[in-house]
Amino acid sequence: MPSSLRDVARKAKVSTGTVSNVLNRPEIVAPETLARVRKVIDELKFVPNGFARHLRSGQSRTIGLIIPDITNPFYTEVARGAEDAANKHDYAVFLCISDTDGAKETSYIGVLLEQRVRGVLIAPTDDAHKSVELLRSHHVGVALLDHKSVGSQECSVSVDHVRGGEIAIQHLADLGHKEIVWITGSEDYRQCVDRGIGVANIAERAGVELTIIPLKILNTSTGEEAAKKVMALEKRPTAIFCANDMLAFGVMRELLRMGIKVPQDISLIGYDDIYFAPTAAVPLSSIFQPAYQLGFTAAELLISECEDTGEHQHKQIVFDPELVARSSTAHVSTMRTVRVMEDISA
Amino acid sequence: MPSSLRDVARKAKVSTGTVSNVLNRPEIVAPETLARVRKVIDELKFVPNGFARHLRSGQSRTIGLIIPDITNPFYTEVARGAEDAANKHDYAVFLCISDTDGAKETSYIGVLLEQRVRGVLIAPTDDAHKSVELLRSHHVGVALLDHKSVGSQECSVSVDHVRGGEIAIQHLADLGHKEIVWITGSEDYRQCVDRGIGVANIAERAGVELTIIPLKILNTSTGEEAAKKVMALEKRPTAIFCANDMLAFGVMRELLRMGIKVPQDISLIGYDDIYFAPTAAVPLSSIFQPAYQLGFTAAELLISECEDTGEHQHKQIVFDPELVARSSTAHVSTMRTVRVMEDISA
DNA sequence: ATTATTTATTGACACGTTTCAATGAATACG
DNA sequence: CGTATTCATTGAAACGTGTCAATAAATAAT
Repeated sequence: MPSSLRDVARKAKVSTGTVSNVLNRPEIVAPETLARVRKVIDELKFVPNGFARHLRSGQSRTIGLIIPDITNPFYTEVARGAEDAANKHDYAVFLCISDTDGAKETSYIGVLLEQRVRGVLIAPTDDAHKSVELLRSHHVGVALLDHKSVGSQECSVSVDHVRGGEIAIQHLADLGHKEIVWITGSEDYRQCVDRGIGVANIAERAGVELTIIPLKILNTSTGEEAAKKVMALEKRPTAIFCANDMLAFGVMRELLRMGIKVPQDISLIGYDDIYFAPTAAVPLSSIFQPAYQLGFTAAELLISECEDTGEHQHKQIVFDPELVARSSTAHVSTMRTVRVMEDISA
Repeated sequence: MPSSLRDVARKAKVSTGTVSNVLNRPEIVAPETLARVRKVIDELKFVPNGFARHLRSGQSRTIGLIIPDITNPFYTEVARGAEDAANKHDYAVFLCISDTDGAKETSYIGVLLEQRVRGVLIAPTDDAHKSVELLRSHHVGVALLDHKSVGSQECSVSVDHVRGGEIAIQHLADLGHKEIVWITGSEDYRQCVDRGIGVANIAERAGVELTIIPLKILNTSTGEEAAKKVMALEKRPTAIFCANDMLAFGVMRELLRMGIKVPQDISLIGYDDIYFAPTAAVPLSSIFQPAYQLGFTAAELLISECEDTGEHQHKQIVFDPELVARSSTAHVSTMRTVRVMEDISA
């Protein structure tokens, strides 16, 4: 139904080659011809067909963005950064939400391969290696999001998760906490495992007694469940570190519901420093990650890889996490010694 | 570089037509041939080229999603719903963030037209009519998000904004508030204008004295600015109604910073009932809109329009908003009569 | 055994572009 | 004036698929 380049050529009484030149190399077309063809293009509301164009050139101007959960503001920021960078370079972005599901991730990769995306920006859920391998074997550009590449076979932009884990526990240790619960993701989550290493490092050095609660999925609902588990422990901890802020929000919500005060009864620190952390019921201490930068930089690297015809140097960029201390963490000396379960009404 | 259907045909010693049949109508291919071709497809890691496929058929399996701001959890939910529905029907989604910028919106539409998307899901920023017209003139399916279509020339899924405005003010009026500030978007925002109509309806009927503060952009930053304006008014209102929750979050943050207590000094109600509303410093009263449903339903309608060869009935679906009363709104009788500006330290 | 019917496969063409060697027209040079 | 040289334009081929009329082979009906 839409008019084609041939229609334009016919009406402007030129060849298709000339119309193509008007679109792609206007400087080599004679001024009068240029004007005439452009007029016809407007009249016919001609928009070149991207399929045909890229079919011929063998290259598209699209990239895929695979993230586990758009509902988490951390990934929202990442997506925004990636989209901005792509837009800047005239790339269109396919949004793929993997739902932390390996199978869905693989299925999305299939879709993206069919669409012949130039590259894929991926925050892998479980087995990063498999997805990257799959994409690589099809000669599609890859950049890892929030996941450091091991073999330097691809670009990656991440945050030093080990360091982040260390910072968080160090902060709690500095506040005098010796019994800490670490609520984290399963072993498949590279990020969580890394943070766990940092956690263990400092915990050992500072003589902290650590209890680990692993979860399959990290969101507010699972956070609420985890909070119940924490309160059911024999020995109640004085602080909780959550692998992300969504989790921490869930934990906080459930604790408050149970009448446990933060930080008077228990200190709580999250991870990501999402947009809503400062506005929480109790302003949430957290570990800041530059989410927007992460997405933006990764997209820039990916596009540079895609466009660079020569040798592209795979870069591994690692940002530093930062502690953002707010009201949800406090020194043990300020804790209530008598635990009043009756003041739920408050 | 990737292998083509022709490569497969050659290696499997069949014609290209047969390979095509294996892909699209396997039931008409002889079992042995089917197996042989499929084996070769696996060996060659053949993935059909979407461009060529759709160039031939003249139809893609992609849709565009244009939203003003992915950072706002309301739109995040909408996006998630839309993506789920698209995924269910094997459609890929182009993510376009218009940044509440009409020019950017138009530019994105150009990109989508080039990509020959089958349809576009759009939450228009200013002039819905222009964008819809542009898309319609190119015979692309359109469904309006959170925006009721006037001429029933297209599908739309929205929420009754007039009703939402009414509900909010009615709630405040029921709590005895007579001096209310309504912080809203500019006249370009259809949604805000509609809510404003509802606001005015009830305000007049209930004898409420209304002050309107219009803003260009609605987010937490502009909310903070607005809060300052409110406090600079000659007569301090007893309640504030914000056109969305992000705005309300900003207002709340600034009020608390200034030592104004919510709801003891001033009641506050938002709109959208985003995920974080209940977890806010003061759990935020809000008007719930079914964001996920909005996105999901709109995508379903759009795809049905795209696939239906015959007569497609354009539907205008209107959801009902719901009041969610939390702690940020309270009866005037519970307000502090003495306004203590000194207790900022608290 | 011949004809009709079903089943499986073929191969050329079309989709809408870009590219590029070839052509023709116009201008510059000796 | 004849020959290079530049400038604009042409038209056909190619990109990788889907479609469809045509063909070949196998089976059923007479």
